[in-house]
This record gives sequence, structure tokens and C-alpha cells, in this order.
Amino acid sequence: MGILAVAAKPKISKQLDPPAGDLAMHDIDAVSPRNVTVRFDAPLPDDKPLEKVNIRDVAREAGVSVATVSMVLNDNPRISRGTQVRVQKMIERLGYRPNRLAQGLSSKYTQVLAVMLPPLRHALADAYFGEIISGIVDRAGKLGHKMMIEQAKPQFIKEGKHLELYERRFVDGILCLGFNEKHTFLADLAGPQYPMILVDNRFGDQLLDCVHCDYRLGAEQAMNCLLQLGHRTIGMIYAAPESPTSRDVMDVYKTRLVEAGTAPADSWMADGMFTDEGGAAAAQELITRHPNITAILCGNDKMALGAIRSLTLHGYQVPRDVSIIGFDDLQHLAFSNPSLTTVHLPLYELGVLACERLIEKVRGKVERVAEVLPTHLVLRESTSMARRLADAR
Amino acid sequence: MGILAVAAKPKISKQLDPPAGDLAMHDIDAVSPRNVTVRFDAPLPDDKPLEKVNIRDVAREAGVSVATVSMVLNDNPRISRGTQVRVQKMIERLGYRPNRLAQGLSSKYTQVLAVMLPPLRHALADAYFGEIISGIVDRAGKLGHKMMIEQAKPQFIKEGKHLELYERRFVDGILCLGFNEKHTFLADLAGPQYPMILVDNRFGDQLLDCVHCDYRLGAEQAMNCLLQLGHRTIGMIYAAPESPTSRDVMDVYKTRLVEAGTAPADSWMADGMFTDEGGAAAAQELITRHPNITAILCGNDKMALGAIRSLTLHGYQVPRDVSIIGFDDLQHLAFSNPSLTTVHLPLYELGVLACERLIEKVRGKVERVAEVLPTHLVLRESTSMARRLADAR
DNA sequence: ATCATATAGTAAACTGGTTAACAATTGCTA
DNA sequence: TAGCAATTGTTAACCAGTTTACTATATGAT
Repeated sequence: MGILAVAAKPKISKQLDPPAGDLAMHDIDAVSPRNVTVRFDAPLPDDKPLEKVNIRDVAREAGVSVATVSMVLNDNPRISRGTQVRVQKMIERLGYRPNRLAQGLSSKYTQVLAVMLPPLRHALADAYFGEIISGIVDRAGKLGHKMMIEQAKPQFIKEGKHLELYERRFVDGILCLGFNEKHTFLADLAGPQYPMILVDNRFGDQLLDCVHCDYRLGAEQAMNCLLQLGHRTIGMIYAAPESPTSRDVMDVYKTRLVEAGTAPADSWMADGMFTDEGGAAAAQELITRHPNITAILCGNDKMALGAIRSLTLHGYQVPRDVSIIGFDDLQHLAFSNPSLTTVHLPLYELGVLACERLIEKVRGKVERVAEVLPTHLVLRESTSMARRLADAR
Repeated sequence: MGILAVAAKPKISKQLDPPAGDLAMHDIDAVSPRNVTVRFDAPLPDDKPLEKVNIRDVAREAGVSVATVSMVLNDNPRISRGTQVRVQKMIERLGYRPNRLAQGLSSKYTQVLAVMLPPLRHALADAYFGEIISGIVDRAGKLGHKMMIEQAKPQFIKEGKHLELYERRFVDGILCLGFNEKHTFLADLAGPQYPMILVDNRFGDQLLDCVHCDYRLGAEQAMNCLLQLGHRTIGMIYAAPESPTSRDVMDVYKTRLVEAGTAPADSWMADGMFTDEGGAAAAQELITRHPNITAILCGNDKMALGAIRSLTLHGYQVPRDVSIIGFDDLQHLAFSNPSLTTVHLPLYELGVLACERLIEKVRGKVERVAEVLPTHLVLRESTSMARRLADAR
């Protein structure tokens, strides 16, 4: 039964050695040239990574059929404990690793998911997306899946590459981050043949599977905080008003102000486009229009940072003159000056959940996904009592 | 030659229609109910995404062999202009999309690359990595490649999953971000059978392909700035001293101080671990040990932010009392208070370059990669003239 | 002893491409 | 006009798995 006779190994070895020598010559300002040969010999001890053993090799050496090995690989109960162990041993002995292209080709699944990002410049550099993706990658890894990243550039969508992702069998499913109802291409992914989950948003008509943070709750928490601190003339910097979750926040903002006896005018609100720059511009606009504003609710932390920045530059002190509250709870904003009071969104957990549900959906274990995760307030330095009250003391 | 007779389409169609109807029923708080049916009918005009046409179908309908279609697909010059056009037309007519698992299985390449990140918590949420990855994803897309994300958790490496990535044919090559010489597993990927590029670092012994920023230049620029502002007692917050690029910065820091007549003691340096918290702690340590320090050079922006934060909390004003300078030029630190003077690292461009070179390497078009990208200083508010000089005026 | 059923494994078809070796046609030279 | 190469396309082997239908043996009930 002896060990598999791998063909032609010496030849390959010979082919590889000279380049190694060549490379050593490039070793211009080498720190420790003596290491050169060692490193290159190490991975080629004439055996380890070169053999390319396939399922037929394993079958032959284990004295079973290819089908049996395949079933062992997939924990098929049809295989007896005895053969299971025997084959497994041979698999390890030969260092066999199934080719996943072949697996994907003949099975139904690729074990790969995609994250689709909006076509923003340097979208990945945004910690908001980063947190979510971190959660996705972690969970995907645990569930034996790989993750790929795509950006939905206009051209990409026009060419139908988002559908191609499924049709060419790149992925089993897609997680869409940072999209809203304006992104109509999402409707292409509505059928059961295109498993997809919309992350941290929903479609108003409830047609797409989704998981998102409870922005209504978050907005309540933020408004409670500001109102309890005595603020009444509260401005808002929103973004993407076409997004249902954005509208949640805006709704609560308006409702709570009306309840508090102050009817909010549209001029109390400005669009900050989710960016620092936008937030800065919006804050300036608000404070110019209404110098009596004592607090601003911001749709995300970036805009809040921009708002603080621009208010400070214009001679207002935060929080003494104006309190600022954000949404997201990005890590580094705990270290800004002043540190930011904000609504914590469980973005990492959201990524984990989305990933889990998507895989279930791919496997047909769930029909419909629509889950909401709670938020909580993180009280820091950018908020304080409303000025009138503070002065009255 | 009539159109391909696809089997059993009506059946499938029937299976799919009812669910579509079902979903429409979920249309609870519909924004524009009239769109609902439109949306669902559009992708299912009885034909488009259901047929699953393969290369044999195309061949049959176009009246050529499968090999010919394959060659058309791959722009093989062996095919005449005439057939090329004819086959291409049929491909479009049938909406044929080659199955990339099959392509990968029979060809040499998968057209997929991986980005490997260090096992930090929420690594993706770090804008430093995000910038680089943005560049990688953009370029990969343009070059017809997909990108997957992996994290090098200890368990992952122990199980040899990094090699599995190649051996199971998940990817053609790997880009390693955020690693240094302590991560010995990288040596496993030294051979030409494992195309890999180390991004924004190098191995001291020059054995691994790499592209990185010119940290020496960056350090010179930062030190020039501080020295010209009159600072002489300059502290440093470093991180990962085992990293060659970190050592570049430390070297320049020491050399320039010696040149300026001030011999730096080790107590002028503290490890900030690349985090905000670490930077805060390190700054406190430095200022406690040497209250006369007037400037601090920080190994990255996060630590600089932490340093500013902790100095401010301890009653020091930045930059009046202490100037702070960082490395990275992360977007949002232009909006912090005070905004950060920093060395701009071309991280996005680095990602682009790394991706390009890796693909060339996979294709055997380059032997050895070792490129360096220049940095430049971004002067903002966190630096000012040294106090003694300012006072003397 | 006989038939039905469970259990364990196998052979062969199938997934959907690429590519090396071969064949047919055409153009050009000697 | 035979001989040769160049052009263009085809045949068939190959990549490396999964899965269905079938077979052989062991078990249990009648």
C-alpha cells in the first residue's frame, strides 16, 4: 500500500533553486545575507508543498473508492466509523486538501459571500463600514466561509456585474452595506435565487431581507438626553433623507420636539451628507440661521466631529454654548476634544448577525429576515446642560 | 439554427411566480405599492436569469465546437474575426456567463487575491488598513480580480490555513498588511509557489517581496518641521519596534536629535502600541518623566490623537505647550481639535501598487518586488514654535 | 428457510470549463 | 502541380470533486 509515488519532484526542485540564487544576488543592502539560503531551502525540503495530491490518490492509498473519500470529507453518515477513521488518517498522512473549485463546481455552494459597498471614495477607510465588516469577516471565518469585497460603482451595476457575482458562481450570497431606496438595483436581488441581506437599513416596502440597528430607539435616547439637559432649540444634521433609517431618526426628532412644545421648522435641519466636511458646513448653516440653537443632533459621528470642529472655529464652545450628540460610537471619537456623546450602534454585532442570517438564507433555513438590534447612549463630554439653565444657577 | 430550446423553463417559472406574489402581500407600509409588481416582474420576464446556459449550449447554437467558444472567451488569436463575432453575438443573445469555478479548475488562475490582516480586534475598522484596502479593491476590480479578506488569527496560522488558501485554490496570491518580522509565518510564503507581497513593511533580510512608504523620508520631514520650529527636547511615541519601518523612524529621530546637539535618552521614548489608549498612556509617561519636553513625534495618527487627548486632560495645551506630529494622515484627523500635523502616507496608492505588482507576480511577469513610495508633510494646528522661542518674542 | 429491510460501499455520470494534439482548408512557393 | 507552411477549427483528454443509482452483505421478522 506504500506511500504515494509522486512523480517528477526532483525536476521541479531543480527549476526552483536557481531563482532562489538569483534573488540572493539582488540582496543589495542586505541586513543579514547569511539567512538567504536558509529561508529558501526551508520551504522546499524536497517534499512538503509540491505533491498536489487529489482525491483519487487518497482513495487509491486508502483502498477505497473516490466516492467514499468524498463522503468522509463531507461527514456523510453512510460511512462506517471504521472506514471514516482509516480514510481520515490517510488524508492527513498525505496532507490532502480538497480543491474548492472542484467542490464548488459539483456541489451547490461556493462557501463564499460578498460584501457590497456603496461607490464612495475610499469606502473601506470609513470606520462605520469597517466595524460591520469586521463582524462579518469574523463570523464568516467561524462558519467556514470566505468573504469578498465589492464596490457598487455605477459602471459595475450597469454591466450587471452584481448579478454576475451569483451567475458566474463567485458567491452564494451578498451583504449590502450603506444602501437605501435610491439604489434601485437592489430590487434585482429580490428573488430567492439571489440570497441577499441589506445591512443597517431596510426597504420601506419590506420586500428585501434586512438587519439593522434600532434607529428609532437611538433617536429617543439621544433626544431624551438633550431634553433632560434642558435643551429646547435643538438643531439636526441629517443625511440621506431617502433612507428609511435616516427618516426614523428625523421622525423621532420632530415628534419629540413637538411634544416638548417646540415645533421644529425645516430650517432647523441641514443635510451633512454623512461626511466631516458636510457636518461642518451644516453646523455653520444652522448656527447662522438660528444663533439661539443650544444643541445639535447629528446623524452620525463623522458629521458630529465636523460640527464640533466648525463651531469651535467660529468661536462657539462645545458643549458650553452648543451640545453635540452623534450616532455610531466610532472608537476614536472617544479620544477627540471634547470626546463625543453618541448613540452606540452595535455595528460589529450587526455584521455578525447579518453574516449568520445570510448563510442560513443561502441554505434555505430561513425564508425572511428582518431583525433589529438595540442601541444605547454613551454619555461623554460633548453634551451639557442647556445654557439658560446653566446660567440661571 | 433557431434559439436554444431550454428545457423545463415553464415549470421553473411557475415555481417562482407565487413567492413573488407572496412577498407583495408583505407590503405593509408600502411607499409606492404600484411599484411592487413592476419590481418583481421585471427580473422574471419568463426568461432572463433562469436558463443557466453553459458553454456547450453556446457552441451548439453558434454551430461551432466548445473549444472555439472557449477560445473566443479568452481572446485567443487562433480564432478568425468572423467566428469571433458570430460566437460573441450568440453569447450575448443567450446571456451566457462562464462559470468561474470551472474556469479556475481547468486553468491556472482563480483571479482572486486575498488581503491578510493581523489578528487585531476589529482590524477593518482601522482607517489605516481601510485606506490601503480601498486602493487594493479598486485596482483589483479594474484588473478583473476579486478580493477576499482574511485575518491571521493564531489558530488560523497554526492550522496552516494561510497555505490552504493557495493549496485549495482559493486565491492566486496574498497581500499581507500590518505584519513585521515577528510574524514568522510569513516565511512560509517565501517561495515562488506562494505569490505574496508584504504591504507597508519589509523584512530586514530582503527576502520577501514588498512595497512600503518611505518612513525614513517621512521621519526626516517630521523632524525637520519640529527642529525648524525650534524644538530640541523632542519625545517620541513609537510602536512595534520589531518592525523595520518603525525602526526607520526611530533611527532618523535619534540621528537628527544627535545632529541637533541633543542626545536622546531612551526615557524620551515610549511605546504606544499603535492605539489611541496606548498613545495617551505613553504621552502621560513622557511628560511626567520629562516635563520640559516641547514636542512629541508619534508613530501614527491614532497615538497622536491619544497623546493630544491625554496632554489636554492633564492641563497641557497643544500646541502651545507641546507640539504633536503624527504619521498616516487619516481623513478625520483634519477635523479633530486641534487638527493634526502629520506625515502623509500614500496608503491608497500603496494599495493600488501592491495589487498591481502582486498580479504581475502571479503571472510571472516580475521576479522580485521592492518598491518605496514617498511621503510628505501636512502642516496643521497641532504644531507650533517651541515655547522658549515663542516666549522670547 | 425465506423474504424484506438496513447498512456500507462502489461505479459512473455529472459539474463546466481549458488546452494539447491533430485535421482540414487555403495560400504561396518551387 | 506537387509540396509546404500558415490559418482556423475540432476532438478528446483533463481539471477534481459530488451525487445518484446500483450492488453486496448483514440483520431481523415470519
